[in-house]
Amino acid sequence: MKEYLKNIFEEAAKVSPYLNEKQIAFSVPNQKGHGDLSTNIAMLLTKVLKKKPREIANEIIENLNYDKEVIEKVEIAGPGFINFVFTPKFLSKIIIQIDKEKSEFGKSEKYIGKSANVEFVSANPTGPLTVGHGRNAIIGDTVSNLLEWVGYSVDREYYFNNAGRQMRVLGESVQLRYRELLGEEIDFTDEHYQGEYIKEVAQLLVDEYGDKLLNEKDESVFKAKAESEIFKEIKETLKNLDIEMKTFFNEDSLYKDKKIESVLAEFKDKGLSYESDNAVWLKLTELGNEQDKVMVKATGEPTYRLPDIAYHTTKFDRGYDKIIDVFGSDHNATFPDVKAGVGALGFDADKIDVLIYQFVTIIEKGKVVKMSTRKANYITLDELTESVGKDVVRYFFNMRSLSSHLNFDIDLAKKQSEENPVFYLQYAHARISSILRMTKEQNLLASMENLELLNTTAEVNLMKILHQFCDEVLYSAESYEPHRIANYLEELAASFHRFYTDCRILGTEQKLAEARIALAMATQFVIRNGLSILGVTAPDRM
RNA sequence: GCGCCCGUAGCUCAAUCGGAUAGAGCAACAGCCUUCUAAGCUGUAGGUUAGUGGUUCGAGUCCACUCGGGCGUACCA
Repeated sequence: MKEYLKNIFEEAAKVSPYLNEKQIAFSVPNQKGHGDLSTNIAMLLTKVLKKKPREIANEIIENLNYDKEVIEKVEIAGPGFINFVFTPKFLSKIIIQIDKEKSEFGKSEKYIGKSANVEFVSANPTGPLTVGHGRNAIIGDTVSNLLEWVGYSVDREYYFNNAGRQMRVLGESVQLRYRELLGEEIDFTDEHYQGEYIKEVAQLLVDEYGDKLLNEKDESVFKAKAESEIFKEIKETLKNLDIEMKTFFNEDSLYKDKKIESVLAEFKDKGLSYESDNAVWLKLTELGNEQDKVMVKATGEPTYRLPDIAYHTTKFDRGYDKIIDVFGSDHNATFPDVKAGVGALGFDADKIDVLIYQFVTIIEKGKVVKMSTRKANYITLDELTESVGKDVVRYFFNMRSLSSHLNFDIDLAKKQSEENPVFYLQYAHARISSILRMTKEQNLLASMENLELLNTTAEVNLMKILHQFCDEVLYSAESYEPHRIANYLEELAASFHRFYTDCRILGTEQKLAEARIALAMATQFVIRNGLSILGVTAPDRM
């Protein structure tokens, strides 16, 4: 629809050059009586032309050359909007297009040939993933899906470090539990990891080595075992949500490959670092940030900043066109440093897009649950997935904008799983499958021959919404807003359910029935395609 | 103190680049199944968009301030 309008406006601009003065945008009005597409161009031109908006609108319409077979009505409304109403016949062409493209419908080639790296989850292997990590995981994976839909080739990446203080404490915790299992008295403090999984790892070591590890001086054997076991579980948790990482990037490799060293040397060469109080500082103030920060501590250990910068340079080295980081709001202070750092090293920091999502407040039994991996106070992501199912988890985390501080009432999620909006969408899909089964039995098949018969309100509305899918996918991908897809699908499903109620197929005159089957099939493809972006299954029966 | 995010119906949340009468779901109430799945449809009710001021043809959206919440503000990650 937009393409058509763009073309006729381009033609009109040849006669009225002032139309090139402003960007002409067409949007879907939120009010039903305001046409199918609408533009505010006349209002934007008031300052340029020094005329009243409605006068300008009138003039624009007079110069507009359009086909009556395509556009039914053009009208000026309100303060000066120009509203376009399309003919049902034109709208119905979308069914033919969907039938042709099927599960490809909605994809765009706009970014074909481009590559993206999406880094998400990136939790250190100190314990199982919690519900808190769930939002990160789902956002990262769905944004990746969206980018793939608009042409990107996407690598999903998980960054971790197994060398820090947390991991040391983890190793010690396992070591203590190991000794405890072998009958020693231990001093297990609040600082150690309290979770049951620590004991399970210790038990594995007992099974494997017996008491041979009692003389181990440091915690490294225990840490290594804990890391591998926990990672096994994390991967399983992600798999249960249909998430598969391409790469697990260990911070350690940055040291082995001397990447850290070379970045440090480069900052020094560029005069961007200095020593003070035995620490090495990065001159972030010179790069436009608030204050200088420490890169290497007096102890000789780097802070997270240095490896983060080094890590991001490897993403550039690997040639990605787009680099995306998914972080919780607790990281919102760190990425400007990293961006400034890689920028100073000569990389185009604008290729990095940082997606900050707000934390989920977990509520259980009416109370806010503060999660802590160390204190073993958490609800694991696996528990959630098991109790409500993958589809509900994925849909729930996808249905709200990243910037919304959402509340997640665990009890409600379990109890109301039957009333979750995701079932509304899946039900629409299943209903269509059912229709197609029934009609097939009666040898009624979809036909594209008489689509102009689709002209009732319910049919026309449904076709209009089908028209919006491609734009919606593109916009959602470019703005990294998966929730728009969820909102769109709810609207589409609602429109279908109305069509289902108003427009019967069995028992209807054959040509109309065949056209309606075609519409139902088209709707089913779009629901299925949309759900697949979100990573939600589209059942044929419910 | 400073920085980022947020405050919209009883609850959970939408609202395209600043657009028209602020929309859904849940909960409440009243209807609709001898016919393709009632996990559905139709209708009613529910709002000073936290508050005050400003910018303009037009503000939930932009600016300033106030109130309230989340997260930061490390030689933790």
